[in-house]
Amino acid sequence: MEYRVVTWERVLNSSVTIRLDAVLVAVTEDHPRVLTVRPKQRLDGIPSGPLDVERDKTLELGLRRWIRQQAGIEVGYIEQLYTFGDQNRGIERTPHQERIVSVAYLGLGIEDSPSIEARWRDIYTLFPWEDHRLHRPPLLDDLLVPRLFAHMDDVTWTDRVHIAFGAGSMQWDPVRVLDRYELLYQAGLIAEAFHDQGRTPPASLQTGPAMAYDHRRIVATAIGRLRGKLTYRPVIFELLPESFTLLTLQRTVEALHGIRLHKQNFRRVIERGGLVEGTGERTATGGRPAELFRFRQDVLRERPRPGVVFPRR
Amino acid sequence: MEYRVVTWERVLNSSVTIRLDAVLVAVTEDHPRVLTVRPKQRLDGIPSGPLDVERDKTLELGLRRWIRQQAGIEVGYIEQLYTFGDQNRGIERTPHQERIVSVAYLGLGIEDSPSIEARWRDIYTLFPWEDHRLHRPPLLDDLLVPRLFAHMDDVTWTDRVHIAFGAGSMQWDPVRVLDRYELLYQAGLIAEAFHDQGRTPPASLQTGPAMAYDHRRIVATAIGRLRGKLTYRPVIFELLPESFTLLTLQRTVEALHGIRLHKQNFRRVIERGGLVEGTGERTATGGRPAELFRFRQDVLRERPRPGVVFPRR
DNA sequence: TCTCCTTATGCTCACTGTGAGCATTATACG
DNA sequence: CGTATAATGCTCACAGTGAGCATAAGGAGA
Repeated sequence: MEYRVVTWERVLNSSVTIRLDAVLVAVTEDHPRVLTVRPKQRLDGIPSGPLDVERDKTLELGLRRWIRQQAGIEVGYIEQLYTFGDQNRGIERTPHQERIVSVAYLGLGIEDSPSIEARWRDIYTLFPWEDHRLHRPPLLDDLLVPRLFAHMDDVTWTDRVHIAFGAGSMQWDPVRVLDRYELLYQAGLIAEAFHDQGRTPPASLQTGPAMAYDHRRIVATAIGRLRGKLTYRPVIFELLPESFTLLTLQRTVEALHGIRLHKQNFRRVIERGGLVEGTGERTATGGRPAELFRFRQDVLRERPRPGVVFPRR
Repeated sequence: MEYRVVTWERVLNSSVTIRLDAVLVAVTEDHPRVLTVRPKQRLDGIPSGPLDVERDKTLELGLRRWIRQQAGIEVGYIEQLYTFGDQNRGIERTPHQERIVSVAYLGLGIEDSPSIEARWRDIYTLFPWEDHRLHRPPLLDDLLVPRLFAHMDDVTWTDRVHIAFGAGSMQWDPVRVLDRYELLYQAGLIAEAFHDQGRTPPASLQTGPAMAYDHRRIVATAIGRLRGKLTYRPVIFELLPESFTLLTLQRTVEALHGIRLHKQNFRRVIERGGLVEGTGERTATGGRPAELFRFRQDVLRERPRPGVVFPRR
């Protein structure tokens, strides 16, 4: 840390501290995971640290530095997610501290053993209402949706709940992760909503453990963005090894979207879409051996928006 | 401006100045426009100013404040676009000035007479290679693409040019506005590329006038984002009056995408998609009177991603 | 009033993509 | 040699889409 002698310092009131936050996602054995760190006995958070104005030439380089320092891993794919700059974001500041603006990034990779302070956490532990692979979580209609409706009787609110949670005639839309988190937060059904008011959340909440600051909101933003992006960019392959079976590919997509897909149709779309090419090799597991595939780079030269399926229902 | 007495100031080297940039888009008589301001005799830029840490509760409110101050208008729809934080962004700073991080936003509205310092500029004057409504601009294949190829003979580079500019077997993809701008910039075909090196751009460049700083890059980002978003969110209606004919709607979409659409099919998609509802009224212009339509809010409750068409070719 | 011009609207047809299933084929394991 | 477990092939119905042809309804002028 650097100190400097100043006598009259002109205090620009546009001066803030930039923080860089990283939502790192991996999928291991059908479990989507996010990397968390726990500095100083606090709640789990995502890797995060201030921009080093002198050394970090770009925000992304600064972010990679923090990820290296806090989790001891290197990430390949990184994209900018969103910049959070609201004054009130559940970040307690001492009076003379600068205002904080956080630039959040989404990173994708294969799970790697991180340093001791970091760990991979299951995304659906943090968002139990998001996993619809087996079935729509009973939690939703038994507890959350009724409580959401009870929270407010306004038409706009009711509409928003319907749309976000696929209630009534609306379909469940995997992409609306942030909408759902926000509504639950506003209805006081998320632990952070209590923390932010200095209160203790009741044990009856079944909406997953709190994360530090607004990190769970940032993760929600990331998951929503990722689910959307899968449909028009071949980012899924950032989460897979060099070669993989089509079932592995499918399970990875399903894990992220939180829904099940029709196997044969999935294969058809992937193969006919030219997203993959066979390696000739095949696996020897469970039943009939499966062919191993690899991502086909050429697809980028053929189709404008290559991605994996997004079923309507 | 505020001054404060300090003796030993701990200089956090994560302290930056946040700037808020606004790309405001409107479509008037089939011309997509962006609002520019020209402070202090410099080049045209977009509305922009520092975050007021004390007063601006959120970044968006700060942005609206600057738009009001610099252009004298109020904007309805605003969404965050991207945060630009690279150290080298063509923003000259005096040695003791803080590093600048710009959070850019995209705003949509109907053209309104702005204050005297501001004016609406045609987007295709700034990006002459982007308007394919009449035909693919000859500029592209006569001048730009050959020069791009001449600039570097690397496979990766050639591929990028093909993909971005729809050369060879690739289709023109309206969304890749930023890719194209970046490639042209890197190949030294954009006036800003010269300015950033302290040189004067040759008059032979036909790639539109320079804007201040990296504002043209930010506008490019905005146009690309907007073109993409049109396909899955009904944002087009932010650019239209309460009621409109289907042809006006189509022309507005075409103006933004920079391509022509098949009229009957466009109508079919819009109407059958439930995006609009007739008002019963009809216009009396040119030929047969057209029915006036309005945006149908209910579509949000019916379809997960309602947007206007995006033709493959 | 009739004709031409212009834009709105209707409708058809071929083809592609997608949702759902049924059927068949390889291997591993008892 | 069965049986369980996956992988693969294939079909069918139907919804969307790209392209056009055809018709309708006003205004402007001859």
